[in-house]
Amino acid sequence: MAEREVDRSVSQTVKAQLALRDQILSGALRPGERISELQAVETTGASRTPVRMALVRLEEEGLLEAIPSGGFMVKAFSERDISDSIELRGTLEGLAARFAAERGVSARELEPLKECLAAIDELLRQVPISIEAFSSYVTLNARFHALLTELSRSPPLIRQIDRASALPFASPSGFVMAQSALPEAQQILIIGQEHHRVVIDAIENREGARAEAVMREHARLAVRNLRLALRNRTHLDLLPALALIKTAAD
Amino acid sequence: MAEREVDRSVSQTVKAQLALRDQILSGALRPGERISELQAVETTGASRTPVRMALVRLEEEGLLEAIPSGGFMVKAFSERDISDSIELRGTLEGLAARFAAERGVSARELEPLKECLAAIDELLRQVPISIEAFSSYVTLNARFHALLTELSRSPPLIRQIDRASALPFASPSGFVMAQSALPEAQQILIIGQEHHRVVIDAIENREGARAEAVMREHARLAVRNLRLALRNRTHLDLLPALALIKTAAD
DNA sequence: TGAATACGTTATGTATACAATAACGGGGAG
DNA sequence: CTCCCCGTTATTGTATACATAACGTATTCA
Repeated sequence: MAEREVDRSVSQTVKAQLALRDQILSGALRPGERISELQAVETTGASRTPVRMALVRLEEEGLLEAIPSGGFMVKAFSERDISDSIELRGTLEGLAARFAAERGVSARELEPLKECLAAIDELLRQVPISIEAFSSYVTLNARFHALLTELSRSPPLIRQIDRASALPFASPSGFVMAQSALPEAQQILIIGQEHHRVVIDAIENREGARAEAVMREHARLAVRNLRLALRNRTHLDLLPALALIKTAAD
Repeated sequence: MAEREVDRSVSQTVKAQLALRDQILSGALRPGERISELQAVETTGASRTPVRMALVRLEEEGLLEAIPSGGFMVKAFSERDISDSIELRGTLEGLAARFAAERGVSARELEPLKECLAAIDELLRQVPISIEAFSSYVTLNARFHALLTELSRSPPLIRQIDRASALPFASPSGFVMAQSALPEAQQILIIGQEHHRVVIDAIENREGARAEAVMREHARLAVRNLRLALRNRTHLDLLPALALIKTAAD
């Protein structure tokens, strides 16, 4: 293979990582399936060295699992794994909110959060919400959670929350998409927005315990909704957990 | 270099990872210092490919930081980073204790925990505690925390706790060693043991909130003690955080 | 007929060669 | 004297060749 198309705008390692992640999350690679390096080389266009780096990184992200005899396989998640991951993330975000409240946050730092809040309010005014508005909601919600995390000013915590969000179903967008499958979707979004409002208020008033409690409740709500969504499996196309859920056995 | 001493009992990647971690934690590589791959190849005896894999893994562990222009440097931690990491870990362990309590644990599963507890009781009966006994304590305490984590039966949570413990100062042994520098060390160990006792009791009685609360208090105690230990910098030889603390200029 | 072993094939682990880029230093010009 | 540009050097990023271990298959012997 003499001529190889090389995209020099990003490193081969990053390119391979993105391509492989796509394949996993799109379901092209099934949970439990072994990933062949050679095959990955062909589909990603990178050579074996960057592919291997990407595989190691994806393992650390939690999308892959090392096989003892060598190589990697796509990790499979049970429904409980997924709900635990969401609750875990909520617990971490709760700690972030507590840190923000206890350590104090200036009005200027809170401003972007409030803008997010207002923008979401605007979107939710539509009944029923349009597809485009819902898409904007997903983006704004993710932004809100990211900003909130930043407010903790704690690099170790921020790092850990990022790691916990690497699993698609545990990310803020994952929450929302899972919830969108439910008939009560709009009502759920409104309750979530109420949580957002409370956490900002708690941080402003330096009520650490209240800020933490509401974020945990926020996650528990998401867990309940995910369970519901998985029960009546309707409109689950958007659910990013789907491709990773253990199929049979276990 | 024709003849290279190759230890075939473990993979070169693992060997390099262990060797580099040692170098970092022993302080041979200073925080902020760039790690040269070539140099790492010489000191570890592995070739560049496994060295690079090890570097990626150590970055994910949190011991290294990627340099935007390429390569890795030893991560530097502030005192607050360290205390946050401990509190973070305590929060995670709190969640694990809650899961264990809420999901129920059989008497048989609790048995090893109780054995740990009894063994530590035995050690603490010595006043003052001997060096050997203290060393045993460190091991037993780490075992206790690991067993408790397992009781959650939540792979995602266990995984996250393991990651949070990768930083030496955030591991159970790290807690203890930091505390050992204080004059009130023995009293502190006794209080910690009381926490251990309470969490088992709470899990047995399926009191999730109480189990969670005591583990968080356990960590907060560790944070307070770490602060004290860092204030009066006496006998800090054992403190595994030392090699990683930012020196000057935050 | 079944099981066990040996062999061949395939995939991963490792090493190294090559390419590209970023850092550093020197020299020249303003 | 200082600043900028260019060339050199060192270091990382990438590709590939080679070694080794695992798996499957076929054949043979009990």
